[in-house]
Amino acid sequence: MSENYDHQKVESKWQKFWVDQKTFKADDHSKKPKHYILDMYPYPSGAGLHVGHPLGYTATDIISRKKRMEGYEVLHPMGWDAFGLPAENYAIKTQVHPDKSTRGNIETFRKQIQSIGMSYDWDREVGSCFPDYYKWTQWFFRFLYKNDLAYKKKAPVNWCESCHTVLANEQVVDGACDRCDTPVALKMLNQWFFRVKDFIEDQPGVDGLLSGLDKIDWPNSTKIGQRNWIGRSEGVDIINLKVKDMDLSFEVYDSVPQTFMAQTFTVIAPEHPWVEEMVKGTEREKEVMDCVERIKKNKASGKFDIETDMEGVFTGRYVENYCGMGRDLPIWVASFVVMDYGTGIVNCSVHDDRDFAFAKKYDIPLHVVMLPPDAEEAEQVKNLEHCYHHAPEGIMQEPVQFKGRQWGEVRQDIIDYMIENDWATPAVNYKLRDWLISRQRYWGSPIPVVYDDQEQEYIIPEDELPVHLPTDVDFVPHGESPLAKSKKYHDKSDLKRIEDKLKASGDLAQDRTIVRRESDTMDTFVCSSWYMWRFMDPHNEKEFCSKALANHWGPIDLYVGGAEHTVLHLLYARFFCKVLKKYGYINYDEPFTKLRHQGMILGENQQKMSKSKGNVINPDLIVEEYGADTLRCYEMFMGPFHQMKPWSQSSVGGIRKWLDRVWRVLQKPESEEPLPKNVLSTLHQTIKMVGEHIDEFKFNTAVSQLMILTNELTPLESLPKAVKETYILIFAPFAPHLAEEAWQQLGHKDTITFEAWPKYDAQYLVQDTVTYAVQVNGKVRGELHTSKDTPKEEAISEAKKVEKVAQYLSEGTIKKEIFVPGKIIGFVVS
RNA sequence: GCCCAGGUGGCGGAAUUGGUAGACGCGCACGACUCAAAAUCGUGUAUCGCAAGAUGUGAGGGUUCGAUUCCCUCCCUGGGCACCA
Repeated sequence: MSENYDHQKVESKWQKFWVDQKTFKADDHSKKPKHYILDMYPYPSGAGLHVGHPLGYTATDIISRKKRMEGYEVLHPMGWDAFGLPAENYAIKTQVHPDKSTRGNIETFRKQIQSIGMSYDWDREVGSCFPDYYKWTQWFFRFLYKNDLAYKKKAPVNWCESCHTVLANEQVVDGACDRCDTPVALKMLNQWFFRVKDFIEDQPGVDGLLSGLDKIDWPNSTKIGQRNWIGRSEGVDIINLKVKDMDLSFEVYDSVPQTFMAQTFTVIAPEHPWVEEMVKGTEREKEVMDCVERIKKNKASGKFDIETDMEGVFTGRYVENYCGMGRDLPIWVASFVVMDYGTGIVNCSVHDDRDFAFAKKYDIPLHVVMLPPDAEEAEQVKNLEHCYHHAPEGIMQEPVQFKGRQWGEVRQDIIDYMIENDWATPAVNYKLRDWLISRQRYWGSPIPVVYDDQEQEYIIPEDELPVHLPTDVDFVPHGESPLAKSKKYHDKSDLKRIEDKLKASGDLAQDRTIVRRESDTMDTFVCSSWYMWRFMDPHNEKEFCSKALANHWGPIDLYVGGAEHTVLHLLYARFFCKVLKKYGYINYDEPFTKLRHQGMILGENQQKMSKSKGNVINPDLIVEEYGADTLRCYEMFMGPFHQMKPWSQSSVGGIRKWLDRVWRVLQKPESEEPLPKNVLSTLHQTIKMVGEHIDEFKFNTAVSQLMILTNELTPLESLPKAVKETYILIFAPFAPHLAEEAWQQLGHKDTITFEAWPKYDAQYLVQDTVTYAVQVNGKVRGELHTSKDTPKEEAISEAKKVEKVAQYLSEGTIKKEIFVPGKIIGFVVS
């Protein structure tokens, strides 16, 4: 039958048309208002596209297509997050070079994405593993280095003794190597860091990573996730502390200063350099250092557990006359102290669970300064039977001038009191650490740094970029970065040329020699922190992106991707944006104005899709059997966009049946006969709702509204052409192939892409008659059909006559009448 | 432990200034068409009950004429963080 919809023929026809015509090319010089819609660029894995990718891509595609119809110049690009561990691990296993496997994977991904009819501007495709891209990743490193935002420092890395390799955090599973299960050790190496912490708080002209969150349209949970990750904490530094009989003075951070009088001992991190200094030559030296070693080893094992492995040792030293109270506090080494938070030294009290447990274990004296209001419980606390933790209703006992007040309200007054006495100053601390970007790995962007014969580092000149990733590299791990052994990478004449340039610029002393390059590569998150700017100006050979285009297209109006990037990628990209704003490259300090996450798609058995579980759905097969439009509409219809939801193959078939029905409806003969009133009303209702639901990311209900319209059009003998057109237009973002074909069938020559989005007419939305639910004492007892214009009094008196209602009303007297226009008439009877 | 998100038919889900719970789809059942099947079209489908009616949105309480929706207590599921003083 000619009526049948041949999805393979139609879809390949239009996909070719769009690519040939460059339909979705974004014009840098358009007069239309711009709209930049971005998907998180995918890692082109060997497994190919999985069914989760099209979920996010279809959503942004629908919005992109609607925005074009609404008259926007839409920038909607796609590229590849192409550096990373899987390609390298694959190379170790198979000896296939990552460059080769990655290029192949990219081909596959592009073909697959095109087969779903995504409206990307393919002229802007970028890949982070290509030299014309990573040249600018290196440029960013240089830029940060020049502005003192990149620095080198000794830091621990995850080390697998059995594989002789450094592991990325993602490769450490439950404290062990994910390949051989060997417990991961911590090894100290010189590593590069970016100063992310510098941008936590506001700077002149740049909102910080914290306050910037207030002005962007992001899911609240993501904002909260970032705030928690940054972990801002306000409190005091207790100052002027001195180690008795030593020339060491220090301060400790305290975020709960209310109970400072309770503090009876001090703990220091095992890694703290003072530990050795404090015990050197004393009788406790051996015991303390043995304990320190034990703790370090324990921590490095990756199996450290706070409950069972809490350990410590007395150093023999004291804090002298703590806060002028005449008390010396014993200083202990304790396993639970975090070295790089605050000063790595902490005061402890009875009013903290962990401190209490430690003191109990080692029999350290405690001092209670706050009691629960309940007398019996207070007695237990006094007897140190359990820890009385910070509680708002706790009654303060000390300092005496605060006796009787509640812990919950006394905080600021105690802080003021401590400051007046010169015991403390206000202080802020963060959990966030600077970003460690060094990776002892091959498949990443080289770090553009060289070293001289004295191991002094030099950033290489800009005209030496890119530093090419060499191919003569042995992937089998031997315990150092793969690049270290590459001859090509450390080519003598290259190094000499750089040396000459550095000497010419005065950066390198004449008597030094450049001997090697930095052989670590950059974390792939560095590549993905700036790719959104490359899409704005992808072929620029002079800059990562021209200032004009960065300000024209940016910031990104809509960004869509998985919630697993809540902290890392999204925080780093914000950091890059803020740096660019600070140094005048762009005029905005938040890269993503609006952000949405897609939910994970589970297998039919409600479990995460995985090869081993055999529940993986291959999108290619869906496209082949049912068509790209079916895949798109099905994924949108599955459920709320952000929610996790299981696949259902029979529902996919249902969507295909619906599209067939739509096609048949569009084949109905044309007529000038106007639509029946109720169908006309549904048509306009649908225009309204589909538009609104797309804007609100409620794609599932948008699809169901389109289905409702289909259901009402199905029984009609014929349709006016204008109705068909409207129907196709609101349908087009969801099922663009079918829409283009039907549009052409109606005699249109051009793509539907730039046709105007239909407007609804409010006069058709309102039905002439309304149905009131009539309630008696809150229960529905009948219905009243009446004109929408029936006045309140008349409607109520009509309602009283409704059969069942009259019966219930007769059982008492009416106390109250409720009238909600168009919806409810209610009576309260008693 | 802390922080998020969620809990509605056989299944996915719908319903927001509190106003007829279960839209739409899947599945299932029956019917039409057919020699037959597929496809298509139509009807029905929360639970108990012959019916009238009653019950029902994780559990229990509260506010209200009326609660999936607001408040309190608790349970369960998924995700994130986890020694940050």
